[in-house]
Amino acid sequence: MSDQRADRFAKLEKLRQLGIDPYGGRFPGVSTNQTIRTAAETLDISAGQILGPVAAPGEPSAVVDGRVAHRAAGRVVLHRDIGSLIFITVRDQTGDLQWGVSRKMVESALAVSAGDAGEARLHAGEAAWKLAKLLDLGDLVGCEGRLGRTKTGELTLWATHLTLLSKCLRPPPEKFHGLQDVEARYRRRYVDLLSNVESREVFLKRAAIINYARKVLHERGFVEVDTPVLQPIYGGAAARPFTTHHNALDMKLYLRISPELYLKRCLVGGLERVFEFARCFRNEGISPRHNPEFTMLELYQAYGDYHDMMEITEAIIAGAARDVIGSYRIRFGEREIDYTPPWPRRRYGDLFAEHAGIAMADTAAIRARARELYTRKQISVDEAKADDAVVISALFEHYVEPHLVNPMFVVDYPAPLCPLTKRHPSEPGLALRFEAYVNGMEMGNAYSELNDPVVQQETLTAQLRGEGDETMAVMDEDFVEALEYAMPPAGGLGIGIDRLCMLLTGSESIRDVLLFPLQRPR
RNA sequence: GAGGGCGUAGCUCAGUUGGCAGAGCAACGGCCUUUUAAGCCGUGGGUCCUGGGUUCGAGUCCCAGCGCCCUCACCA
Repeated sequence: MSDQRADRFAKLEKLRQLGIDPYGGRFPGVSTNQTIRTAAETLDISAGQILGPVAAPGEPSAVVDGRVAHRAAGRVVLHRDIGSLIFITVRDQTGDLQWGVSRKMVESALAVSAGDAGEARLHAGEAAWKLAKLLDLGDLVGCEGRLGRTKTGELTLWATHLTLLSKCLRPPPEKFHGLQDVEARYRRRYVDLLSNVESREVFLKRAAIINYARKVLHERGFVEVDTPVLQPIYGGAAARPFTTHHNALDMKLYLRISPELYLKRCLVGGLERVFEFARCFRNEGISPRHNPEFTMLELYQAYGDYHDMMEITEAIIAGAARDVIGSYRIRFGEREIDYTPPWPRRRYGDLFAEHAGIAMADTAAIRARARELYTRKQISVDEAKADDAVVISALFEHYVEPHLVNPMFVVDYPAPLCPLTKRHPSEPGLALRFEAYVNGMEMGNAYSELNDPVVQQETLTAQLRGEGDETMAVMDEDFVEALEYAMPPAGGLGIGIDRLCMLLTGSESIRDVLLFPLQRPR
């Protein structure tokens, strides 16, 4: 055991001998630091002043009718002991607040009668003073006190009563730099969260972004559903799945790679506007933009098409930028990205011609260029082994994607890339699909959904033939049968929530927006 | 899977040409009633990621392994 940990265990005993329970209990009536700060703004507290009189201990705190006693709680992040006066900076979820503990003040405070069983006991007098002296960085503490300001004007809660809510037995990271080691931040996220305010902010923003998207969808009449994560047949994307096994049924199961085929069954059943925040799993490489499990928002709107999906995409992403982050313009790395809607719509073929310098119909020239790039190892697709659409897609990634920095809808994809999409009515080689690109990254993917069961059967069969190895999906006969009961024409959309959170929080790695990213065991 | 980088005190980091393992914060003891990463005096704290090797001598050089990060590959 480290010396510091041993010291803290020794303090546990010392506290118990003083009659202080190191693990507290219920502590009702706590105001957040944010609430206290806001309340203080409406009070005219001058430097050096401490407000009074003290409210009856145990009453819920709030500034009402001039009453100024507050209960606060949080983690000790700074502890400055000046002899008979101690300043403690206490952090809660909403921010930091300075507490002041004056020996004279706590020792003259009246003792509090014990509350309910299970309620943390507020200490006054000598016990409170000794507790304040013994506090360690990282301890969770509660207090009741009076608002004031120090000589330098710092808002301070002057404690009359103190309680220890939970003793911290390990030293927290350095108070100024926090936890910097990337591996430690991922493996022990709790330490990262408690010491790095910026990290906590990222996850609070993530929650706000998801709430915002949910609100947009509820306003449009969408219903949130939950579909299976464990699937006997996987589909809806081209990716390698994780496999597992159900013992009682003695059955092989897959963790879903996409919720798509189940959400479409919902459409058939008359759930006309559905969405799901779907945790998906893909057994593939890990990178700053790929995690084995990730969250996809997927939604379907009956009687709509991909144009409706563009409007929703803008509403969610640009709206979250504006309402959660506070601006349509957000820095990401060296760049500033402008989310102001409406975003430009550009045809896939036009972008291809513009950046690759070849018409999409000029198959010979495309193959020649692909061969050249493959030889120079600039693309990974061997044109000799790939069909036209795959080669075009590889060139598109190489030439076009890096230019798509500000949000853009790329529309009308080559049909062979989109087996679940309706064909363009006047150009059968194209599909009614868009992808939303931001910062060269694919952020959203939407279709006018294919609802012709016969065509669907054909395209899925073709896809089965096309792929050889384990990425090959098994034909989902039940899905095609569902389409035969008539699925409404619909727009469908998928948005990568983790990537959206990366962009809006300025996080350059997906692991920085995942609380507990996968790590090999140590 | 390939290449590159990193791994030193609880944390943040130095460590020169291979020559006694360092600082700040944190901890411990002492002083201090208005601090702001408080300050001052004093003290303790190391599997230098692991295992081999070279050398009189390895944190440092070599080999192997483990973990993390980045690039590439993979990847709707």
